[in-house]
Amino acid sequence: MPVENAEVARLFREVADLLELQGANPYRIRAYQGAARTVEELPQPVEELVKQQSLAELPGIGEDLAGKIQEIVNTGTLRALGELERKVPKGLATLMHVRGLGPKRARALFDSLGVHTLPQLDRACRAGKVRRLPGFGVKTEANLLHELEVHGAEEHRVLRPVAAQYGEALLRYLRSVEGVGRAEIAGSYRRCRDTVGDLDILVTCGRGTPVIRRFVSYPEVEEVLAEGPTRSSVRLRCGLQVDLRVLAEASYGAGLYYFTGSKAHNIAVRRIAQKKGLRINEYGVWRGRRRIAGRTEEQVLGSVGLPWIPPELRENRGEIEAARQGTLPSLVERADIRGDLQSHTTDSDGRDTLAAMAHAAEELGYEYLAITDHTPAVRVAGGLDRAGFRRQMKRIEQLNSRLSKLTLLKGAEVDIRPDGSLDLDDATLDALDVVLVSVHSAFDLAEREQTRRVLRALRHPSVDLLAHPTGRLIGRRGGLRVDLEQVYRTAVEHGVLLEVNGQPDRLDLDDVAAHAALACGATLAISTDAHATAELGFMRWGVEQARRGWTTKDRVANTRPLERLLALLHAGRR
DNA sequence: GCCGTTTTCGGCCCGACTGTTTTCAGTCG
Repeated sequence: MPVENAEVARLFREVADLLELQGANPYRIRAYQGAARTVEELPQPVEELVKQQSLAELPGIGEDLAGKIQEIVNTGTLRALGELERKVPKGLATLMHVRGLGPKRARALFDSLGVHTLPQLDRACRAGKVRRLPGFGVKTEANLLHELEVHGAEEHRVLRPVAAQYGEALLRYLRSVEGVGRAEIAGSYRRCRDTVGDLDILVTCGRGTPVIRRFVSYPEVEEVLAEGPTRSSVRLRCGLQVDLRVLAEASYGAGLYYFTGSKAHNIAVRRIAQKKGLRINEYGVWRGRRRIAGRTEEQVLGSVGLPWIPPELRENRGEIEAARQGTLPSLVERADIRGDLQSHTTDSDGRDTLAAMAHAAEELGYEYLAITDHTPAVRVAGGLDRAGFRRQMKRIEQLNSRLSKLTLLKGAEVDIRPDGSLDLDDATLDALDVVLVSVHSAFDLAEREQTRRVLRALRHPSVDLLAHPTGRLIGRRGGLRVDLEQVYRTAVEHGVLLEVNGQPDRLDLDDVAAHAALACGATLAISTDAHATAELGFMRWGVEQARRGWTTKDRVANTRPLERLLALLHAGRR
């Protein structure tokens, strides 16, 4: 049984939690947390690095952690973790993640009251025992009880468009407050992550502007978590936490940079600053007590000798090195996109008609839209058979003769059967302009079979594009067990495009995978998989995810004009 | 536990808010 990277990360995070509860060296704890993240974001299975003996080349992984990773891969467990678990009661780590508790207080609860589970904590609070502990009080006890009722210890992240809805509305509200200058959302939202845990909003305003008061009295606010002169946190009724920070104009760039993160990126850049005798905080870049930068992000990064780095890249995944060397990619933009290569109509499971989809695409200024309805095997989608596709092709031709700016491409999203064969006959495939293939069943095949299945489909001469390559659904289903590197290489070899699917719960390939695919030489297609006219707007999410994967315009097929796109598809079929 | 253009030892990013305290620890981001 192969050990997933996520499993290694999980075990390391457990070690970090337990070390924290023991009051261990904070930097040792951070080393485990950092290693967890590094392993989690590796584009290839960590097992491969174990075989190549190249683990210690990873940043933040030295001899010791490399050995522990090797142990996990070989045995599935980690002895050091077992030893820690004997010293710290299980469950205390869960307790530690309740808002308001940290390692110290969780530990105190256990040492004095024997509390090590959430129900025990609940009972102890209700019995008024917690308030008597040193460092606790009546208010802390009440807050804990409240936290347990509302949220427990689980972190919940929302999909990016959901965060966008609430965040953009709140921004409009804040901008309407008199005296407020700039207002922007920073944090992982600005970095365009696929999910958002909380929103960080920054504003500038004149002295005496009651922006914090107005913020906490926003109608959607359910609960005020903190309220100070420059900072406040609230929880909205939808459950989303929002932090507001008030900045002076002179430090706006520094604040924006600081609160955009990521944490790992910030730490790495501050380390560079430190070597230059500088200090970076949210108010600026400082040499001693003198502020040498802060008004703009360009100034802040410039002060440590770096060019501005797009927020999407700030994950400490090589962007700082690239910035130093002047090799940052020029990322693809929404405006570069000339058409959409996956869409559905009422002929299968779409909610809008062929004509409606065409007009909506024209409205967006597209040159082309591929109509790619499902094939029969996807029963829930009411897929078309060969006769159905023939009829649709005729209607597309008729529509094309009436459309002036847009060309509809005759396509299909062909189901890849479990044996790797395609769910549509070769003659029909040949007649189509663009053939997408994708997996909609048998998600649980073992890696060998799943890989064989997908590779067989990619080798079919008519296939142009692999749609939602991993099949993941954010928060609901992990990706297929498939050897992605082989998929990328085979796609390159056979001229098959790899999709970055813009559906907010797919975003598949994701950022890390897209980056890995590009490294293998792949060409991507960013498409929306729209099942209604409004979903053509999902292009925004797809482009963002591609940008997070370091994608440039020339590596995206649908930034090409129609003629060049068709040439590319045609070349791939040989 | 990691790491090296000050270092193989001694550093490791930084500040705000809360609630408990009478000057600060703990938590959070």
